[in-house]
Order: sequence, then C-alpha cells, then structure tokens
Amino acid sequence: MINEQRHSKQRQIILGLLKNTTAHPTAERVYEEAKKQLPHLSLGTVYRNLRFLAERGEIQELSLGTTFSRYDGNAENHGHFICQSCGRVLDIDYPPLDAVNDRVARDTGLKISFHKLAFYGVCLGCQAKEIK
Amino acid sequence: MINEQRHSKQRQIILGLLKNTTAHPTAERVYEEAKKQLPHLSLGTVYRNLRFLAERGEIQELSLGTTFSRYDGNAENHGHFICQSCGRVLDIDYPPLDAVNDRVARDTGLKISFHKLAFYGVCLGCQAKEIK
DNA sequence: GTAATTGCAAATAATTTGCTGGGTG
DNA sequence: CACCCAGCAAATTATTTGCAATTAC
Repeated sequence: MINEQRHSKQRQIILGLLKNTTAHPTAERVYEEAKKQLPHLSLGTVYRNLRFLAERGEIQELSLGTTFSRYDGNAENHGHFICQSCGRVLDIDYPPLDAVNDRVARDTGLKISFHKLAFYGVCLGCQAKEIK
Repeated sequence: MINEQRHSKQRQIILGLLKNTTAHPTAERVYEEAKKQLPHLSLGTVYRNLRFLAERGEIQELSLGTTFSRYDGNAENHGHFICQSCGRVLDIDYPPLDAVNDRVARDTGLKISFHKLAFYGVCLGCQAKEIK
C-alpha cells in the first residue's frame, strides 16, 4: 500500500498538545512542550508534522502579521483576536457572515470559499495594566 | 533637530510605485520595479523604506498566509481577496462591520481597534481556466 | 519487509542589521 | 554641517530538506 499514513508517537503528541490548548503556540513552543515527553525530538519533525496536520485539515496554521506562524488545534474556521500590546492570540466567536461572502461574490464575480477575520486591540490583562 | 524625516529619491519612488498599483507587490517586486529608475538601489533600502512607510501609516504590510509579505499603497483599512489558484491579491470593498466589532467587544470585554478581513477563493481568470 | 517517519545537520528564504560613505535640509 | 539615509555584505530568523537509521503496520 502506498501513502498509508502512520501514527507516530511524535505526531500523536504534537496533535494532542494542540487539541488541549487555546494558546495558539508557535512551532518553537510546540517543540519545547513536546520535548518534555520526547527528549530526543527534533524541530524538523515538529515542522513536518505541523505541516502534515495542517494539510490534512486537522489543525490550522495562522499568519497573523508576525514573522512566525502560530498553530491552532481548532480546525473549524473561527475568528481571532490579536492583542497589540502582548501579542496573545484569542479565539473569537462571531455571528456568521455568509451574507458578506455572498454579497462580495455577487458584486465581483469571484468564487469565495471562506474568509478569515482577525480583530486587533487590547486584551483584558493589558487593559488592566494600562490603567496604573 | 532630531528625527526629522527626509524624502530621499528612493523613498519617493518606492511610495510612488505602491500608490500607483493595486497589485500588492512583494518587497522583491518593488525592488525590481524601482531598480528600473534607480539602478544602484539595494534590497536592504527597499525593506527599510517599506517598514518606515508602514510604521508611518502611509502603506500597509500584508501577511496573507504566504512566507513573504505583500505591500499595499492603500493605507485605508479594506478587505482583500486571495486567489487560491494563482495567488493574486485583490482589494475588496465590503459593507462596514462596525456592529461586529462592537458586539465582540461587548461580549468579551476586549478593546477592539479594527479588524482585518480576507476572502479566499478563485479569481475570474482562474475560474475561466478551470472550465476547459 | 517495506514504506513512512525520525533525528540531525546543512540548506534555503525572507528579512534585518552594521558599517562607512554620500545626500539632504 | 549634522544627521538621515543609501549601498553593500554579512547576520539573523523561521522554515525546509537530504540522508541514513528507525519505527509502524
């Protein structure tokens, strides 16, 4: 059989870490965390698995304006909030905007599959610090 | 006087190029274009000026899921469409979603300054090619 | 057993930076 | 004439890749 996917311990642990956090870690952070369970883990393996899992649609790779990617174990399309003060990334539920997709498609003729919505501002923790 | 901004020929040309296109070029493309007018231009200068102009709010740097940034001479916040087939980036007008910002702010307590909305799909040119 | 997958290290891609000299107000 | 800014090349950062050895089914 060709192209039969295997479930290495490395892949399982990386996926498990992402499914159990809402912190949107970087590849480096995933590596540090996974290394606690797999001392010989290499960073290349982390990148290979993150790409593999993202291509399979099991996780999402996020480009949010920084020089590095973050990874989200929630594969459902949803919104994000980026704190401009501390860089933290939060998940955001927002009302479905299908009507916006449809309107843009109708106005432009483009075929639209989905959209990504990212909010920018100041998180609760950083708002508290600002007041001082 | 300290921190007085100057208008080098390089900076003017880079800004002018971006203001006169809707193509959302990469730094490399800006470099190639500007070099036609400035044969001794260096890529470092292009990057320094793109960053300078983006920090001043005269242009926008776009992170749209690729390994490289694109630059937009339209500093007004607006939507983008990314063709998943050819990679082309188009500007998109969409109805104001202030209500969404407000609702998320109210639901979460986050202070929201703005949002970015990116649509993904297939552009007109690529739709035409698909049919064949 | 055989192909997928790993670890390691070297390679690549995109961007940034140090330095020195030239240009601008 | 002070200081910003350019050009050049080397450095840095994030990520990818080649290869031989290992692991999963």
